[in-house]
Amino acid sequence: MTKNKNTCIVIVGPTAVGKTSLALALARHFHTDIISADSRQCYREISIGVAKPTADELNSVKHYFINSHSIAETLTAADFENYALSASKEIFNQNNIAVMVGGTGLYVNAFCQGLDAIPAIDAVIRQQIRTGYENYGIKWLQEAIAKNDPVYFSNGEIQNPQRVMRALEVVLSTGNSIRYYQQGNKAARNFNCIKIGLNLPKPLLHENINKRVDGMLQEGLVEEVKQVLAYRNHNALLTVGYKEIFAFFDGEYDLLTAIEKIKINTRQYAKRQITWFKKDAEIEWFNPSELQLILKYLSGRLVELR
RNA sequence: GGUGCGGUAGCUCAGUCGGUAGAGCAAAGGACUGAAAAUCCUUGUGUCGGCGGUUCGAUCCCGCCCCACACCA
Repeated sequence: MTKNKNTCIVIVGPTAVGKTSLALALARHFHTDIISADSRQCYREISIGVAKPTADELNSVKHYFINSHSIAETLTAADFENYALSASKEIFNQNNIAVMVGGTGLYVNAFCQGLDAIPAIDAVIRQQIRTGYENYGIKWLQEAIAKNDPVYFSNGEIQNPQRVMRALEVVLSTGNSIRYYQQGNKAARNFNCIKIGLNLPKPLLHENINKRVDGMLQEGLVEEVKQVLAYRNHNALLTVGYKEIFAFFDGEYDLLTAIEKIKINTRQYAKRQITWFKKDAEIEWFNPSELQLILKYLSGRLVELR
């Protein structure tokens, strides 16, 4: 393994486990900046429902990918990869250590090991596929992919409309199967990643989630959602905490039900995050209260990497 | 007190013209390479309110009781 001068400490784990405060503590300890790897905290119009760090916290430590974009924009994992790479470059100009924190596993992977390069997709083709799916459903997608990309049809997630649409737009736009591009190659990085996983026993995590959601309501979640109502169809707002309040505005159910659904959907989200991170063997797991242990582990790893 | 309608999976309910039952949601597990807080896959035994009766056999029919709701007194 080649030795790099620079290292990014990457903090991952389920929502509401305590990642933000560990990130702040580590950033202060190493006198460095934080890159968020959270697919929703980057939007400046939404704060309460995505549990952004407080204004004080944001002022005390420099954060990248927080309040950096608008909900009107459509971001992708590849956009994040580019953004985070340039942010880390900036940080490494001043410091050997950077801190990344976030619960979006795909983004963390995009940063640490890269995504396979796939050519840009023709916007017309993309739109035709979406329209086709909206009008004719998953069956139509499956027939189209069977005809145009038999390889994906035989080994892809054929029930998952998002994946099939992606595979379809790639063949139709490039003439090659998406599998032709998806080699799973790890990109060479000129920095190291040390991954710290945070987790809690399930009952405790659920308690944190419930308290956090109740807190969001007290801070004015409903008002925040009202203010972005006009953007409800944007991807950025297809988000736990927002979609349920939209439904409440629509009269689908009352506020108490909406709150209960937010809690349930957040728990399910946390579970998916844990499932994702569990299989990453590079992650060293800790309880969020174990700051001293974490620092000890980090100093050991940092010596190793020198 | 009377009448009516109910009591089936953690929740909401369907169903069995008598052969011990199934959906949605929840829950559990999993997947994941440009929507990822998204999207998708797998997993359903529960004294069918209680006690009796009829029957080869009752969750289903009959009787009594308990509970909930509605209406009448």
